[in-house]
Amino acid sequence: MQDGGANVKSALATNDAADMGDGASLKSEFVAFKTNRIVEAASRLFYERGYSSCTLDHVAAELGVTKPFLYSYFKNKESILAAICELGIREALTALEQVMAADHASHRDLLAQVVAKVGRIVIHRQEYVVVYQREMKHLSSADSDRILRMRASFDHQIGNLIRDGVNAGEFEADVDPFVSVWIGGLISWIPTWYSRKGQRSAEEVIEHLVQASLRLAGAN
Amino acid sequence: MQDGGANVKSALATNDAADMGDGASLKSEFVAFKTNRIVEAASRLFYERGYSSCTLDHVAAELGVTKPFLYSYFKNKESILAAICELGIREALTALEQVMAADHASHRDLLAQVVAKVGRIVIHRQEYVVVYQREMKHLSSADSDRILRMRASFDHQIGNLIRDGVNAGEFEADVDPFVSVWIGGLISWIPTWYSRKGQRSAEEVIEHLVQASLRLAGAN
DNA sequence: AAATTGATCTACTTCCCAGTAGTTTTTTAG
DNA sequence: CTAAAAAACTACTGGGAAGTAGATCAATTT
Repeated sequence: MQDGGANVKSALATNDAADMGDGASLKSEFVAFKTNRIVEAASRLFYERGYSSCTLDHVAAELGVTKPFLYSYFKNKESILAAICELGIREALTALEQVMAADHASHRDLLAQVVAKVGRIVIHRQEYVVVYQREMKHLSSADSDRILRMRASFDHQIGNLIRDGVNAGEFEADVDPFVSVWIGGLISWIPTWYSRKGQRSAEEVIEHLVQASLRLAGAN
Repeated sequence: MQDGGANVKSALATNDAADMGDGASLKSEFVAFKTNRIVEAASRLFYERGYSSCTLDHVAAELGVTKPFLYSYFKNKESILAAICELGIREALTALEQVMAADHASHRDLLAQVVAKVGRIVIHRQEYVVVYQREMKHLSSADSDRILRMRASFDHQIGNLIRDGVNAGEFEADVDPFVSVWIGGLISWIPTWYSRKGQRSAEEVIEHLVQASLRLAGAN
């Protein structure tokens, strides 16, 4: 971890004023920081090479450490994958719930905001989302159940949002709550074609995504 | 290949009237048949376990044969993957071109037909499509280039179709040809959530897909 | 400064799997 | 029915990767 020390310092710099001489919390922050770095590197490499073809030696090399280092922060390879999958979906779910809880002018507006916010996360966490979609089947059933429940909650809430909008007369009456599946599809599809180096900016894509979602919901 | 013999007979039964004593063509049909069976079994297993985690011994066992059997029909593991990827995309591309070549009442109608036809293929060949999406990165660059070219042609033709429809005034003027990407997304997303055992029938899903695509194109 | 503790590394073991060499079985032809 | 050819199999090699045991190094304490 050649530059790891420097990064640790800067990453923790914002917090050290709050440090009350209790070494335990500082230490757990160090652990969290390293855990994070492992997840980041692993998600990039799992994304590029696929989970099964990516070795832990690759991940370790990417971080400038060795394999046993990883094993002192994760039980095994699968638990790194679980961390990646969970992080992506948890962030999206949190965003959804934040938007849902806040005030909103209309169901149409609510849908637009949710889709835009989740879309931004999906673009930002591209690698996480793709790895999640591709590699879920390699999770243990405990991890897989937990993560699937989060995903189901997400879909369910979008479905409710559509239904409420239809009932409120804001979306076309012939729209099935099933369109939530299609909207989920639009969102999930982004990371497979969007490239940070491509012609379209992230915000441009989000704009199109929101338009497309509103069209699907019959809210134009 | 316990039941292989029986299947060979029935599969070729429709053809043997056309057999003109030339053993060579019969033999090549046998080869094609076995090649097909390998691709089918492999696509199912690659779909369930992932390409890298699925061994050729698994594939062989599924067919009731041994690994060297596979190597007399395919050069290596990667070429089986290439066959799977190519089959799915080629079928979709052929369907697209058929519909495009035929008469059609309107661009709206043409779009509906293309989407329905390709959607049916995607549902029918679920495993192929998912394996293609997930495992493309494991192809050699020769295979990958060839298949990407087919895919690009597909997207390009859908884009043209949208543009023509907009120019003809059948789709809303503010629709960007970019929606072809979203429509492609809807189609590609199906196999990740559609289940043959689920509540929705394939034709029901196709119906929804066509509706959604027309909405995206602003053709309602 | 010496000793203790904790973090990380070196150097394995063990298993698995793609691909192959050479043998056996089955089919075809004479 | 026998010999040649084709098809499929048995049994292996070689390399690679997950996970581990024990050594080394650095920090902290006394």
